[in-house]
Amino acid sequence: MDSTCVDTSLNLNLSPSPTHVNPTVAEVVLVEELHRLSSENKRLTETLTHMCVSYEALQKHLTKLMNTSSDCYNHHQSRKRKAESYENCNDEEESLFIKRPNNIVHNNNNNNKVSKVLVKTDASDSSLYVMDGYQWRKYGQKVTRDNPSPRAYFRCSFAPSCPVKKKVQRSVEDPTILVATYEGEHNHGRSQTEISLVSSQSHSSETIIPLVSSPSSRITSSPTTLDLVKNSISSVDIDHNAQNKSSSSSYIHKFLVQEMATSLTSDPNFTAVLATAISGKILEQTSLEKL
DNA sequence: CGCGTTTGACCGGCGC
DNA sequence: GCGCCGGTCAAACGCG
Repeated sequence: MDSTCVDTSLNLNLSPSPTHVNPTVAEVVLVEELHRLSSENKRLTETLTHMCVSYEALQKHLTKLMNTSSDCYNHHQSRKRKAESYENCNDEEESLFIKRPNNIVHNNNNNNKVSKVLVKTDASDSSLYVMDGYQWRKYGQKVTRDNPSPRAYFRCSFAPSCPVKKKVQRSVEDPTILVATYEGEHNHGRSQTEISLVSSQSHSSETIIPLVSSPSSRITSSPTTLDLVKNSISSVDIDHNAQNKSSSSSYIHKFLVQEMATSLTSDPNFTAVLATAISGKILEQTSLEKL
């Protein structure tokens, strides 16, 4: 993510007008408040920019670490049942997935579309829930042979009309990473409550699924909450479209901007101050025109 | 009381 | 044919 990713600065042209020589006390207070908010906004912008840079560096570091550990993982693969093979449709694609773990892998070889999504979670978060915009009903949990952590089985809440299933299990190498395997395609839209989370993605590749791990880390509309760590998203389609890291970065960029916009616009204080500032400017302009 | 989750039992495919 | 293992079922349970 480039350091210029977000520009949230407010340029309200606060310099005093030469024709407006006798401001009232209220106007002075308002201007001071606007100056204060402007500087605070600038400081927050700088902080966010710094966070963006740090986040990108961490993301690169994680990818490098995962690439290193994935070679070992290949050797730990025990016998593969044929039933599993459709998920890892061929060696080439599986190796791609293992070498590039921060990806979604799709198998379009048949109508029953299978995709994998990796979701970074908090280390203290032991749940197996992945908030992806759809409602799921858990119907089973099983400890599998090749992984000490249990695998949870989910069906879409709209079943049986919607045939989609998903399996969620923690990664063997990194227990903080949830591996969600989706089978099939939804024949309905996302639930209304989650649409705000994913609306920024609706125009991009349909295979990129924004994810939030566990209900506890769900993005809220709180004006001060922008949890950039918990919601780190691993979502690049490396299927036949060959999306690359830059698209992931671009996606996260868009996602952050969207979240910032949501956070700011949902803050009543921010909107009130903004409305006051704008109306003040309009009134000032009107009074200037009258003179 | 209804709905969702948990969890042990069961089923079926696969390898030996 | 037998045993292993992943996937599913369904009764029990918990929560609002």
